Amino acid sequence: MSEETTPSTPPDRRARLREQTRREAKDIALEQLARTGPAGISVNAIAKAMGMTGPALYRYFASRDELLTALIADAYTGLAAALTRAAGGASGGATPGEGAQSVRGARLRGLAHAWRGWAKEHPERYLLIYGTPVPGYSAPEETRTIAAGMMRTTVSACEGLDPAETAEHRALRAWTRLHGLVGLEVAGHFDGMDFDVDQLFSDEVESLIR
Amino acid sequence: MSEETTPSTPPDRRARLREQTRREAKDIALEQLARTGPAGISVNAIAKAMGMTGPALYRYFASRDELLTALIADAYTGLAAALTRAAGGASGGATPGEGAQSVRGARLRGLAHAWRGWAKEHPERYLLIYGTPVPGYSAPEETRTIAAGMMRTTVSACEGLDPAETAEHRALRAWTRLHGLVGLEVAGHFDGMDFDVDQLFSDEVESLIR
DNA sequence: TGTACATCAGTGAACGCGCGTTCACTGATGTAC
DNA sequence: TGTACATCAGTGAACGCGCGTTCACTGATGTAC
Repeated sequence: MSEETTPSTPPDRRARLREQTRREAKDIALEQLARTGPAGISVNAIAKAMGMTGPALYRYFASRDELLTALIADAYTGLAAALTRAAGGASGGATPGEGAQSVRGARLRGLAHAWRGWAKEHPERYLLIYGTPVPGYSAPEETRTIAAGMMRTTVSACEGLDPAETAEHRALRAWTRLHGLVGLEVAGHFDGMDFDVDQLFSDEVESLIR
Repeated sequence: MSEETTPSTPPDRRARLREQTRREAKDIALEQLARTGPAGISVNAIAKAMGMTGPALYRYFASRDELLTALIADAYTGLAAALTRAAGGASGGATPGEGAQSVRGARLRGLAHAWRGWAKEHPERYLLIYGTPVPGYSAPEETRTIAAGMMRTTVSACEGLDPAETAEHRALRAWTRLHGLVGLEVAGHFDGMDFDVDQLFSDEVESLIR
């Protein structure tokens, strides 16, 4: 309803509207994704949901594939941002005034909970990254770069935890353990099972710190 | 080329042929799955690959959905069988004549390596179970039963490992840790990364025994 | 062993559908003078 | 401020395609007497 950004600068108004439309299309695609799976994403259906005709979307995405690629790249960006936010701040802020003991592993702990939090907030995005790979789809360079960045963030959050193990090695274990639990949870494999997922997750996180 | 089973008993010959054709259809479906993902599985394409027309397959499966269900059920059965085989035999057989120390955790170790082995042998089947859930697909009772059985096998393989932790709890951790590594590996997330996956896996397995 | 009938496997034509994508076109929005 | 032109957003018709599924039918295989 309201114009958030300065409406007085006309030069890039069109560009801004374009970006808005792209965003809207991707958001609707994500809803579709959640409802019908990756293969159910349809250019025509997205356009229809936006109140336009199918071909119109080709002003914004060269093809269905490009749309999918954008979706995947966005997912990576989103998760990476969540991790950076969590791992960056946790060493200093959050719960101050506690002893040095509680600070130990705080960054990894923060990263871990951010990981799970993001995944539960955006299950379809998480599965877009870590679920069944899309057909003949090889990750574009961009996502590889972001994935490498996430790994660095994790490694850095693991530094100084255990002199007997390299941070790299521990980060790998963190990655696999986090995904193990979160991947199963997000895919619904815990549904109907009678145990405390939060507790199990916390235990696993602590197992990585101790 | 050769008839394996007794060709002299005519009563269930048709039934046997039927089962053979179903098998062949499912095998081809699995190839399709590997090549194009779950959504790419097409009744017509399968029939064509078998040298028959599309409608013919409806003699063997009531619908595409039933075919998919059969595929999923088979995958569960296959993994469950591999686990049972491994966890059942490992406590007594395999490498005899070694000390009691090496026997400790042998069943869980066997189960773990069987898990990964099966997954790497049948990546598309593994992802059918543990990858992105198919659209509006809720697991039929049969698969829930098999899944519960796998859990029991795992729990039993965890018994007596640590008096301070219930076997159920340890089995859950085993499940999530195994899947974490195997799921990422099978989906190709380790491709191009420079580390020893076998080593990491062994480390994780030992972390569950120790 | 031969005949009559029932069951089953597979074909080919046809259905309606939604898909991705192209193309020529209309109207609105922005730019230059 | 007004006019002339270029750019862009969106439409509607059309394309070829492969899909799941049905239906009436043919021919082969098995069963009963």
